[in-house]
Amino acid sequence: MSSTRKPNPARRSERSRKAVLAAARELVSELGYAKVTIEAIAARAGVGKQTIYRWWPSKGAVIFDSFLALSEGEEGVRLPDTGDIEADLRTVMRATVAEFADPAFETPLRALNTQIIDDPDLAGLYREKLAGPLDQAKKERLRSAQRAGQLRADADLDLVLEVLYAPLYQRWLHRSGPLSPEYADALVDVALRAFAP
Amino acid sequence: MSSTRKPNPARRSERSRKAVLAAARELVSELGYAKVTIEAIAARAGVGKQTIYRWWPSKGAVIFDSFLALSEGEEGVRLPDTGDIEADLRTVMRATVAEFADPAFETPLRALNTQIIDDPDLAGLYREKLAGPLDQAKKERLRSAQRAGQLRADADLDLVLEVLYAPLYQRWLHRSGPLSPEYADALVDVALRAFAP
Amino acid sequence: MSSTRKPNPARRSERSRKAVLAAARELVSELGYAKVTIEAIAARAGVGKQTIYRWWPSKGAVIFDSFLALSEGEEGVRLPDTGDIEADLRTVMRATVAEFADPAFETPLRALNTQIIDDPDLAGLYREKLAGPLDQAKKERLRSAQRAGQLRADADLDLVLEVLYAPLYQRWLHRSGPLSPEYADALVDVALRAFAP
Amino acid sequence: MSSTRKPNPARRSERSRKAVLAAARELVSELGYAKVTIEAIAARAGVGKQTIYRWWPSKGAVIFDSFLALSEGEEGVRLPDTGDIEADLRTVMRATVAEFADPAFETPLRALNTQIIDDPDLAGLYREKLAGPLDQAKKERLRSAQRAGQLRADADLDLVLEVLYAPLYQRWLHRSGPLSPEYADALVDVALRAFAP
DNA sequence: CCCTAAACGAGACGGTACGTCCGGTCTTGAC
DNA sequence: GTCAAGACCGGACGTACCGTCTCGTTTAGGG
Repeated sequence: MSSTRKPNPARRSERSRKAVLAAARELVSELGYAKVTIEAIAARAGVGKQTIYRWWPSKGAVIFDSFLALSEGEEGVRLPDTGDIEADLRTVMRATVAEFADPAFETPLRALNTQIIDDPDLAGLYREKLAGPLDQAKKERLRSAQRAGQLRADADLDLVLEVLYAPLYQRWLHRSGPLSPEYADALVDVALRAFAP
Repeated sequence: MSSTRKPNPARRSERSRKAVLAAARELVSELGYAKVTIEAIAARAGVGKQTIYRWWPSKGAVIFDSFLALSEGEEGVRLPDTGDIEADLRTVMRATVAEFADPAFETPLRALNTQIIDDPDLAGLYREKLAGPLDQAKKERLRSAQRAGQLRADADLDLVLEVLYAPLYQRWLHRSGPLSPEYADALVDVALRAFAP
Repeated sequence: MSSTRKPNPARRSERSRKAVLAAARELVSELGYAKVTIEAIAARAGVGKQTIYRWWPSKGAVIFDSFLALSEGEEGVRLPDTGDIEADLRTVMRATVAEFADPAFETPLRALNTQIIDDPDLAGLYREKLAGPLDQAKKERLRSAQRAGQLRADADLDLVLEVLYAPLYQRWLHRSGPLSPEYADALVDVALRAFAP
Repeated sequence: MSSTRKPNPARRSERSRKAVLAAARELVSELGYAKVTIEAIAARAGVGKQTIYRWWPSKGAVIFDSFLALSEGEEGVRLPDTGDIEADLRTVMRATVAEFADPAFETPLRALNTQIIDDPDLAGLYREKLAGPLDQAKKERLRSAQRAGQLRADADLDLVLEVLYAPLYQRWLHRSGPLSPEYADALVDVALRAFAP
């Protein structure tokens, strides 16, 4: 019926798949999302263009996949739990601030955000595969704090996470203010005060 | 000698300028940022491509300008001040939530965000011309609340705004949760609790 | 040593061979030489591409072979010999004209010619396998006429054949004039006058 | 309505047109018709592909045009007329044989023939622009011979030309025999005998 | 009669060129 | 001198085939 003949994944070349994802990652880092072309990815990967079009529906999907592949090996992340939620949150938030400030993450991270803004499907994948697992780990730590009576028992943990991370995310995305350790601390203060028992 | 001859703005055709911005706005609404082309804008506006390249440096600049033009007429915004900061914030936040949920804003607003993520210059312009004035108005209302003893006197008002708006913004951008009046209220609660005197 | 392992013709699948040649013939008739692809031949024949590349060196060779196969069964052609060379030649030339004018021969015959123009090897094969035997039969009849004193004894029979057929061939190839029975007769007249004893 | 927007020939770049035709001629000589690509022509000519697709419908048309351009300047050809038709024909036919035997003409001439075989439109153009004028000149000389009583008065001059040239053409195209001065002479003999008064 | 090597159908692969689209520059003629 | 129009060079797009290269699956002949 349709002209869309579907390829047989069993015969897919693992070598090509990895080469494409690696090339995509490199090119995004070097040029930024907008300037990466499928032709360049194919050339860098030593792969025919058709091999890319056979397995991915769009440039965005390739590049997104290259991000997914990065965190493929990472097993269940586990956040520090010293029993002191304030100290632990400061540690984690300061680390997050440092990560956002790292120029090496800048370009690919902006590329990732550019994509999920305009593509609901990719946004869903992002939540499911990248943000989700991390959020689960964070909420696990928060639940532990709730049990320890350091956080209000009826606090909406999704909301807590948003209050902690969304301001940081927005500052980074809009470049609307400095990303300093003090800022990380300030966000922790806000959250703990708002959700204190 | 150089080819960079700068045009004389005094002779600029107002008719063309408006037609270009209107065409840009329409096309972004219809197609989304990525699918809009300069050729299409020129064709729809009944304008030569050169006329666009003469006055704008890039597609992004044209489209961004078309947003700026929208709020050109708006004089200094003034937020409600009934004396009750909680009630006023709920009003404003519920209105903001409603705006974000309006499908008519969806496409152009995502277009705008796509641009400022990748272009620091546009991001600066955005803060200066669009976000800035609105933030000033909001902070004015918060200062009034500080004077009334409803907010901690030493509260960092930029941070207050971020705690109020960034979670909402992030939910919308990532489609990571529902945008409801209850959510608006919850954010107001969080902010007021965190910055209560 | 080399990677060019030569296949064993004894194990060749007769079924595949016939299917390929039939598919080639059909496709040339339907699309013309230029638009036929090896992939299409393989698909139509229900054969893997490698099976074609294993037994033929090029698309041209396959298609040429599909012509050869047509005349495979034809045993030694024998032209009419009533004793009257003029009458016999008219008969044969009129038949040839009719054949050239038949639309069913048009496409494949032009395909055949396209190939032998650019490929000396195929041209040689053509002369040896297709044109040659027919020319021998024609020359046999001419020799009979020589013995009967109807043609100059020292006439170069290859030249006689060319004078008879080349104008017809050229008209057909270049579509430079009508192919009518009268034209056939005119060519016979010319040849007989030129090579009369 | 249609997507076929027609370009304005008045604005056509003469520089580009000439560069394309020159590049086409060179590439055909170097590679032969089949191996020439539009991309290669564009690259060699320093021209965008679209500029070719804008003005020519196909590769064949470009290459054919490059042949036409060669004979653009040539004014009315005039054949020798010493009063002796046999001597004049020998001169012309021997020259033609020499031309066909010249390797420099081989490749482009075969390219030209490949094209007109499969494309009736190009064949028509060929007859009108290239073969036609030359044939007119030849027939002029033959008419002169008729007036001088050296050729039968009622001879069909198109047929005379065919008897002279088609055998030569066919031998060259099929590589079916030697192209020698003697062969040229033989053809002249045949024609004169066939059409003698 | 089974074993095994080759030929087979299928189709993924690295490539080349296709014909189209658009970016950004340049040219023309109207105003 | 700006404008609408649009031709230009360049280059990426997504598609179609090329000829090569695995994959299992027949298949046929020699042991």
